[in-house]
Amino acid sequence: MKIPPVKGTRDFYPQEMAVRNFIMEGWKAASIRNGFEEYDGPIFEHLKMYQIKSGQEIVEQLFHLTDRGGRELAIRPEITPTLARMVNQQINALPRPIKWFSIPRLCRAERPQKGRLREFFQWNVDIIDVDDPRADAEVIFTSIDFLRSTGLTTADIQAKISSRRLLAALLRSIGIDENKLESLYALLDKKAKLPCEAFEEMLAKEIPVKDQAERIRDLMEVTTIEDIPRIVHMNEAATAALDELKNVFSLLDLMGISDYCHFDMGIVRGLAYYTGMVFEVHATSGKLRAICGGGRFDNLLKDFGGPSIAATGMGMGDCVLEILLREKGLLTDSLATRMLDYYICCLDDELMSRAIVLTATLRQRGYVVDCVYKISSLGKQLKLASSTNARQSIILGQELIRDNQLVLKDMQSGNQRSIQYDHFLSDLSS
RNA sequence: GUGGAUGUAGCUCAGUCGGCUAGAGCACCAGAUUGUGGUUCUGGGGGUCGCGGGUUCAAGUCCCGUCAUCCACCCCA
Repeated sequence: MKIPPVKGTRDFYPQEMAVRNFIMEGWKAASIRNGFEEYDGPIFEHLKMYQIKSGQEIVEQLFHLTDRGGRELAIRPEITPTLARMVNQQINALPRPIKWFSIPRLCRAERPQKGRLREFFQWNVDIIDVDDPRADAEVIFTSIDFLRSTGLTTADIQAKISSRRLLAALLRSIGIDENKLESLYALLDKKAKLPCEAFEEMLAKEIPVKDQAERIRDLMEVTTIEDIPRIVHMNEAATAALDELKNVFSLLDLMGISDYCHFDMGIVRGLAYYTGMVFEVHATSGKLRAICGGGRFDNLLKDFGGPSIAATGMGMGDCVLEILLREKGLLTDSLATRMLDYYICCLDDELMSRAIVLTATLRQRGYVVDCVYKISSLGKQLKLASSTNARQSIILGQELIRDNQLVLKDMQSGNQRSIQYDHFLSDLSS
């Protein structure tokens, strides 16, 4: 009986694994360059943990299970709650500020489609206990730093940045009631995807006061930070939030990535928990969903039963990123799945044990080595050597029996020479 | 949850009006080449035509059902 793979999952054959490693090694290197430490947690947690800040609908998109002790568990759909739990548990012992990154494997029981699967990897970086735009700018910088390292340019991607704190202050200044903010965020977040008329209609339903709705619409049309005060009266809170956001942009300029960064009033993020800067990185062309997103969420630790400590961070999934890299031709067609230092060819049955000894010796010295399993024609063995991307082949044949010599063949140039077995080994260690 | 498209070899696909033993390219294996790789040439293995039913002398092809996948919508931590 043939069992199919589970919907929304991927099999990583060596070729796909090479791509995955390419991405993850890039994530890891960018994290480390920017001063982050790696952490990880369990792949499942108590179901409750995901119900704290999410509604019933999100819980339905969890893979959940009941263990044999009757505990309700869920496979992690994100790692931020785990991060909050881990940090809260040791909050008094951990040196601060905390700059942590992780590359968790996550599962969500959603309907799969382009750029979205049920199992995926998501790079997360978070900075905790830095209540300063420096941390926000650094999170954005780290994302761009990685994307830039893959070869993506300002022509391919751009970071769209806004501030939830600013938006909240502006909406209050317009006169919007506090308890309307959340549903309004959801609508404003969708604006870019909706046709103009549909947005107007939904806005009118949400905000019946004509003057208010009009000013919100005008506000969402602004393309530069400087235009904002012309549309909305700047109270104290709005001015402070605006200065803070301007500060983020000047920091990004100092960091040398202002070409990648743009203010965009339409970046709201659906989630309720953002409290300050919010951003998304999008491909400039095509209709891909966001490559990454994040922002400041200063209530995170408090929501999970800890102290009130500032936090800012971002997440980047592997699915959309891979599609984009492929579209831009930035994934080498065949990333090598193996890269041997030596491939050992053996031409005589009586030499096979010496081939095994040589293989083991070289491996012990730290070389990447493989050895043929079956005696066959040299041509066939060299073909195998080529397919393993061996830099050099070592041929064990008559020379070894006669003169204790092996043949060393450089696979790139094709040049080869004979060398005394013992000299070969002693040359290696020098 | 809603709508659309597609299911033929490991992969990408062709298969005419329903008609002979179901094909190509790539990949894989072998030989040309018993001690010299990447190229080339030759050959080979590999199929429940998604599954079930129906129409017919005859179904990969037509009809009904079903399952799966992909795409879009909803949602998006």
